[in-house]
Amino acid sequence: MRRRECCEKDGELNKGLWTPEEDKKLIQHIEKHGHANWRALPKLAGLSRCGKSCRLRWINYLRPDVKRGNFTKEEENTIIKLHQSWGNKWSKIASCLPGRTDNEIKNIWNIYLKKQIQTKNTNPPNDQTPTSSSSSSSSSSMNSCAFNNQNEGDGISKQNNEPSNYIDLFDDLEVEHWLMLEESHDLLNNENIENNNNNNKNKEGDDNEEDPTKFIDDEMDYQIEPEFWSLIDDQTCFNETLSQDESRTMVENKSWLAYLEEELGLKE
DNA sequence: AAAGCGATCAACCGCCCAACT
DNA sequence: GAGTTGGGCGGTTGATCGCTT
Repeated sequence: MRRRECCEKDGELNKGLWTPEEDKKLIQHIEKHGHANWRALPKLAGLSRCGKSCRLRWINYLRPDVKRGNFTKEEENTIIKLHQSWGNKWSKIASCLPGRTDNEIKNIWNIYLKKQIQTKNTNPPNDQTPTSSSSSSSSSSMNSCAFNNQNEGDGISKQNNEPSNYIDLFDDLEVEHWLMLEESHDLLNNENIENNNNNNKNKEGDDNEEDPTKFIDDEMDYQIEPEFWSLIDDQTCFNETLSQDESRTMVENKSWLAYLEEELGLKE
């Protein structure tokens, strides 16, 4: 079976960098009509572009909620940590970083973070802690990460098992919380389908077209992101949680999941 | 000043998969 | 159930920028 080309008129289509005029056309069309059908969109918008190209341009650069500019240290740390758990699942990682796209994260990883880690691995710090001094011990906490094996063979996991500073950043974090992150994400994917279905039933006349900024403008009466980062930054938060009895831990975990639920779900 | 070179990043390519027919 | 389609994803490319020589 030979699949149909995504664009029929390859010869006539523009390629390469987008011009401001093309951007304008795309934005105006999506604002007016949405993007229910990417394949048909270029024609309707008067663009000589492949539908995929339009989609990519919109998702990565033109969406109103795309965050531009340098990555913060917290974001970098989160990427490193999530990459350790999920491997090259850029879209999955991106879903945990509001406003960042998979393409951007992929780039920042390939050009910066990967090298940073490689550099650290080739110049291991003298004051290594026992927990990060060997592949087995460095994963003493991470070995319980069920999806760690995904990284095997990609060249990164090997490095991850070597002593490195970045692992130290998270040595004190309990992997269960990161597992929760993934579980909640997977869970929410399912829940969001249901929620979206319900929401769509309740919505009338908006063609199911979501405004990516709505969760900021309309629905949220609190800011998730700072609290999300504080959970990551404040390791005592985890330690305290873990020192409580199991039931209380579960309650706190649930509230944390609720934050993630809001965040991840609304990113959909 | 300009050539060389590495770094960066936007965009493309091709495969996969879920949804639809 | 099989075929088809569109959207999504990860890998890769290539244009551009900026620094060095």
